[in-house]
Amino acid sequence: MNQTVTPPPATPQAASSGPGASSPTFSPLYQQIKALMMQSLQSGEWKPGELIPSEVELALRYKVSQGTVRKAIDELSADNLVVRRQGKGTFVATHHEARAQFRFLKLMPDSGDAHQPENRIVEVKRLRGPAEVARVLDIKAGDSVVCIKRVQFFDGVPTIVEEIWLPGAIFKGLTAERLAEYKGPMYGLFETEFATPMVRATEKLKAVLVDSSAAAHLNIKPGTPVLSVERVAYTYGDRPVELRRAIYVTASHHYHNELS
Amino acid sequence: MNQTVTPPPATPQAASSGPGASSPTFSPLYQQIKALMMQSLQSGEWKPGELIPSEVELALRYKVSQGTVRKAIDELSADNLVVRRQGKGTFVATHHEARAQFRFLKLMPDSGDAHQPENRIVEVKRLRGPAEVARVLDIKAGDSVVCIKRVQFFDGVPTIVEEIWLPGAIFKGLTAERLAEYKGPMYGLFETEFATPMVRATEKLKAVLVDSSAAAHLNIKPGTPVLSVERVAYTYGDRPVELRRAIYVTASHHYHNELS
DNA sequence: AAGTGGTCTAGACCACTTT
DNA sequence: AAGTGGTCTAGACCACTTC
Repeated sequence: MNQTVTPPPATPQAASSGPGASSPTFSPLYQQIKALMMQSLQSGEWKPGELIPSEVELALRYKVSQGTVRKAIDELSADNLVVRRQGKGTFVATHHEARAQFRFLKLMPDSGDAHQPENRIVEVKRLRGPAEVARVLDIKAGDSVVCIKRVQFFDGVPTIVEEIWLPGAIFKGLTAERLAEYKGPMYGLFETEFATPMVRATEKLKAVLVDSSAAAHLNIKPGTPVLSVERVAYTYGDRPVELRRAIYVTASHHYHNELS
Repeated sequence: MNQTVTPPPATPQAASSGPGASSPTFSPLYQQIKALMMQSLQSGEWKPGELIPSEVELALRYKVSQGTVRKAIDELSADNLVVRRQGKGTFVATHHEARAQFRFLKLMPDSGDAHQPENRIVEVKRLRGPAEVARVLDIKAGDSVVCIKRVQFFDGVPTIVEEIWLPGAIFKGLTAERLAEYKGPMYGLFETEFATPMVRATEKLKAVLVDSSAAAHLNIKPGTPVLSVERVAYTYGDRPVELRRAIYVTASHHYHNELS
């Protein structure tokens, strides 16, 4: 007699009768709840920044105990998909706060605190995706992609050049003007305008010598050693939605990492 | 009427009577339990690899409910201090398994899987700590420190050179022979022979040009761009116990990082 | 005062491992 | 069968925020 929770306004099996679980396609109740809640996030029922229903409401909706809902939310919170605020409620995570910037940008000044970097969009173009980019973004080679080239300034000094590749199908109305006028982290724009929040990312770092093009943008001598950072970012459902190739100048900054 | 748990064989206040907590020096009960358990880890009462008492035993010992002990262990587990094994028990985390190697070593081959790297100890010396090293290790300048220089080989190719600085007071009997004869991750040796498990670490990465000394050890041309990795590792109580300055060759390897 | 998340308990049963 | 961690419930009270 397994417990299986079915979509929101439907009927779960043997919820209030007995605890535990077993048999076909077993998974703990709280995992099922978590999956349902992730659907609500993915479908846009609950949007970034919004308040989600309270724990008691959710317990009623899913016909489980509050403790089970709590455990589901605990995991969503650990995954950075939601944020709890005591006394207020649980909110869908966003990238709008200035501090959220540094969740994915790990470049820090060697001394002192990190100020908010400034951006300059160099160009935005739409083209048919090169095979390699398409492979990473999990789309067909030749499908439309958006390519953004920009420079980031730390305290007025050009420090990062990057090329950002996005699937054209998702980022339809994305233009240079739209990017230029938007204030705050780029990922903030992505989640509000294109309904695709970045949930996690992987990076590959190498030390290389700058090429002449990047050197010109960064105002450094060709042949300077720089950090090459290739990032792949994912949304809900672990779908890759961004490939970013960046060059970081590490003369007076460093890539900071916490291991645990 | 706050709940305060006192050391193991002592008497807590108002434990089985009422839940909740408040008033002077407030902290949740499970946090107090966690702190007590960390003392047991730190003091060596529970050594790496060993089985710790079961949840029910701990609940009796601390005079709290099993659920409260569980929550304390949940956090210790999340902090990688302890590992749960269903049906068997909870064990103190170790660095002995080969796979544990890559918790702190994030260098991966560009293609294919990571084999176990081989080490060659170049030299081990004891000296009076340079001011900068002493500052990082939180000891007095001039105090004894151990400096280990070694090269790591990936598939026979020299890929990492590093200088490892350790407080002499803790690593008393550490010799080149001891290091050379030890099999497995160096951190495994540290925790079994010197009772100092590495719990977390921070790293600062920069792209630099190899100096001639490192180039010779790595068998690459002077002036090649390489990754400079400076690591500070911490034991229980966030005490720094290692400063490691490494050079990674990233021609056919990369530093892999997961952001979330 | 009412609502929200956070803590704590007590008891039940399940899944896994060992004896 | 016995012991361990893992899940689930129901109910109580606490801490924080808002009305």
